[in-house]
Formats: sequence, C-alpha cells, structure tokens
Amino acid sequence: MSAEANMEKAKSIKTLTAIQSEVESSNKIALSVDCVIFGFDENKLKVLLIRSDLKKYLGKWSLLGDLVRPDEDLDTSAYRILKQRTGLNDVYLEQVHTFGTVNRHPAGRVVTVTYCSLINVQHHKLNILDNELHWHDIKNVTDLAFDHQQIFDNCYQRLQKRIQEHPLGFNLLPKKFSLRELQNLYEAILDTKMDRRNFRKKFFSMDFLIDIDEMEQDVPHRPGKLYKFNYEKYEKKKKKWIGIDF
Amino acid sequence: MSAEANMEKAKSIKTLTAIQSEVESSNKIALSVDCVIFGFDENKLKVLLIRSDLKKYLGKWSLLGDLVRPDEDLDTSAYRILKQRTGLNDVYLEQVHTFGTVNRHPAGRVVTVTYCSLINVQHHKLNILDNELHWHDIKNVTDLAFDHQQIFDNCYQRLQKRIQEHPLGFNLLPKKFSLRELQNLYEAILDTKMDRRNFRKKFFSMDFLIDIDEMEQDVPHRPGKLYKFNYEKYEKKKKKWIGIDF
DNA sequence: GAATTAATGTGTTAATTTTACACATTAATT
DNA sequence: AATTAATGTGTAAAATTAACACATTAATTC
Repeated sequence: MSAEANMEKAKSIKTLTAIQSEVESSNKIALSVDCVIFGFDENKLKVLLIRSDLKKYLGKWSLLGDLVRPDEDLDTSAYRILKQRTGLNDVYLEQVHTFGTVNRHPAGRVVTVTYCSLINVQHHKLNILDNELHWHDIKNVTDLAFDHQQIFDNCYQRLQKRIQEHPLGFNLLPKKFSLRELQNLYEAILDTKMDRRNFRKKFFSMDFLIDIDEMEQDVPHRPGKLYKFNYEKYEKKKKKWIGIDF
Repeated sequence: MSAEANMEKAKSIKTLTAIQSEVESSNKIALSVDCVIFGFDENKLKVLLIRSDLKKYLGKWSLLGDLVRPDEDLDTSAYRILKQRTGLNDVYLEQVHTFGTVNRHPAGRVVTVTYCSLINVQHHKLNILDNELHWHDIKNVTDLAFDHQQIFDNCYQRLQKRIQEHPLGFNLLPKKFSLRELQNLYEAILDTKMDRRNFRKKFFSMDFLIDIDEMEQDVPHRPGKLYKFNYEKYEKKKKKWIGIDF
C-alpha cells in the first residue's frame, strides 16, 4: 500500500480522540424511548396507546414515549416511562430495536429505542383512567402516529417469537391462573388454535407450574385448577440455556 | 379521579408538543454505531478490532465505531462505517442492541447502537493491512476498551443463537466451499463438535446448497465437492418463516 | 506403482419430540 | 335428576434428531 493510500486510510478511519471532540461538539441527536406495553384482557391481546396531540397526527394513537435524559441510563429511562404511564416498575421489560431513519419524527431528528413490556391489565386498571390512554385490541391497531405502526409490528412479531422460546406469558396473567387462561393467552398472542391436551402436556413438562391446590371461583362451568408460575425455577433454568437476554 | 389528580397526571405524561420543543433544545445525546465484524480464517472465528488511541484505553482494542451523523439514517451509518473500515458494502448487516449507560464512554454521554456483520476474510485482506486493524481469534478477545467486551459478548451470543435458526454462515465463507469447511465454521462459532453425517444430512435437507460439480484443489487429502449457497432459494423460504429481521 | 494414509461420502436404527385424536369426569345449570 | 359445557387424562402415529460403521477416493509414502 502506498503512503498516499495510507494517508487516505488514516483520514477515513476516525480516531477516538476525534470522536471525543465531536462528542463535545454539536454533533448530537435527540434520543427517545418508546414502550410497547402489552396487556391481556377479555381473552384478547391488547396494547396500551396514548392519543397523539401533535398537529400532524391529530387523533391518531401512538406508543408511550419520552426523550431520554442526558443523565439517565437507557434502561432507567424505559423504566421511568413505564412507571410514569402505568405506575408499574416491577415488570418484564426488554429492549427490542432502535429506529433511526432521519425523517421518522416530524419534530426533527429523533432516534428511538423501543422497549417491550408485558403487564397485567387487571392489576393496573387505575392507572389508565386517563382519557388519553387506552388499551387497544391488537387486531385493531392500524395507522399509528409517526412510524409507530412499524415499531409495534416489530415488537409484536418479536413477542410471538419469544413467547415460544420463553414462558413470558405469565407476566400478562394474574398470579393465580388456570391452564385454560394460559392457553387463551397463547392463542391470542400467536393468533392460532392449539390442542388442549398437548398444550397442557407441554407446560407440565416444562415444570414451571406450581399447583396451589385451589380452584377457579365464580366461573359458569366446571372450575379448573389454579396454578402459580415458579419464577425461581425458571430463573435457575434460564442460566443453563444458551442465549443473550433471558 | 379528582381534578388535581388529573392535573398531576397531565404533568407527568409528557405531550408530543412538549417533546417537540425539547427536541429543538439542548436535550440531545451523542449517538454512535459500533460494528462487531466477524470473519472466519484458518478454521477460527475472528473479530475485527481497532487499536484504541484514547489515553484511558491506550493499547487496548476496541470495536469499529463512529458517531452517527445528524443527517444519516442509523442503518446507513452502520453501512458507512463498515464500508470505511473494510471497503465492503454488500454484506449481511444487522442491528443487535443499543447500549446506553451514562458512563459507558469516557468522552461523555454516548449511546451506541451495535451492528453485527459477517464477512469473508479472504476477500478483504487488502483492507486490513493498516496496522491499527487486526483480526482477533475470538477465543483471545478479552479486556476490550470501553464496554466493548460486553458488547462483543452480546453479539457473539446472538450470533451463536441466530446461526442455528438461519444459515448465516455462508457470508463468512468463500463463494465455493466444501461441506467440511462449512462444518468447521459451525463448530468454530458454536464451539462444539458435530457429527459429520448428521451435519451433511441437515444441510442437504435444507436445500440451500448448489452442487457446482467442482472439487477442492490443492488440498493434502482426498478433495471434497464444492458447493455454492442458493441465496435465491433462501430468500424465498425466509418469507414463509415467522420472524422479524430475517 | 503398490501400499499406506487420511480424508470424503453414504444409510440405518434407536431415541426423542411433536402431533393427532377420544372419552370419562366434574360441577354448574336447567 | 337430567343436561350441559367445561376440565382432565393417555396412547398411537409421525416427524425429527441423535448415534453410529464401513466403503471410497486420491494424495502420500515407500
């Protein structure tokens, strides 16, 4: 390689000290977090949306988001937003993808990091009395503000994939649940019908269900047994599996 | 809910117009892209690293990264960086995760979006003559600058997972390859030994291999048949699978 | 060039996992 | 007491994965 070529190369590869000065310059970008919050109610998978008040998207619904503060970890930011909107902090929350096309936001360049959360609708009803917030049946989620439709689709597909690898669904159910409720949830998320016997077999073989020796109450049919999720056992088993962010 | 409570709520839930003004304010963060570039050479999985010239990390190795430009899509930025470092642009490139703890970078608040790429070392030897760049055996990758060790570990684990779901490995091999080379690659990535017969059976049943009716040349043993990867067929099949970012 | 060596190339069987499928049981309702 | 609609369970077939051994080829050695 010629000296000229090396010079050329040296120019094209930015050094870290160069980056350092750039960091201090105005070479910055607004960064936001958007949360796709799934719930499960009336046997339907729901997503929590907020009404957009931006002129361009007046009347449209959008995801729950906010700018990341300069002194705030990314994950912390996601938890803050979730907390602000739902009052909840002890939930499954996972980073999904970062969206950063130049013109995705009408207010200027905003890169957004998406997080996904699964919460129990029944336990947090009080937090969504606000008119601006609403649980939407995911079947009716279309035409969101900004690129939020794309973000939602991405998260939903990811949820469909991950629920088949990990028993995340428990986060959407009450502490005590019947196997029928569990199956309804899976059928709603995956948009498919499953064989009841094979479904039960599969979950029992996973060995994450604790038989609490209680029955459903006030159901208009033969009550089913109630179970709790064995988080402890799950956490132990997770460590033995291969993967990143269990 | 009382009027006061509603006021309180209105304050805590930031409106989009509020965000708009914030976007224009100084509430911005430096955003970078870091690329974890995997290669395969001498039957070893390698990762391309650059020598850090930041005082704090003098002598340490780091990932290839650069700040995202305000007028540049995130993906575009990743491709630009890859192109700058390797001269390559037509490769598999995938966003992995975004790292954003406050103190991850000594130069200030820098949130970084990680991308992962698989390239063919043989085809791009010329681009890494630069002393500052080096292919590291992944077994010897420890103690990188910044939080790059964590980022690398994350990408490597993800690669291990994804290679089992998708035949990404072809991107690391020359256009023509033998089944032994392919298996060596998988064994290097997954750090395991596999049964040769089952491995071959599996790949043939996938039906992504084109028999080009050529044999290995200049090997010190019985030459094996050479194959090409059927990208077209793979692309077609991808569409039928469930998932996000195939 | 014959013998040796070290790799390629192939098929079957067992084990495991997944799928398909039917009937007895229970408790609420009529 | 009879009816209804759900829960709860087991088995057989099918598909997938795992284990395993020997003949073949061409380069190398003698």
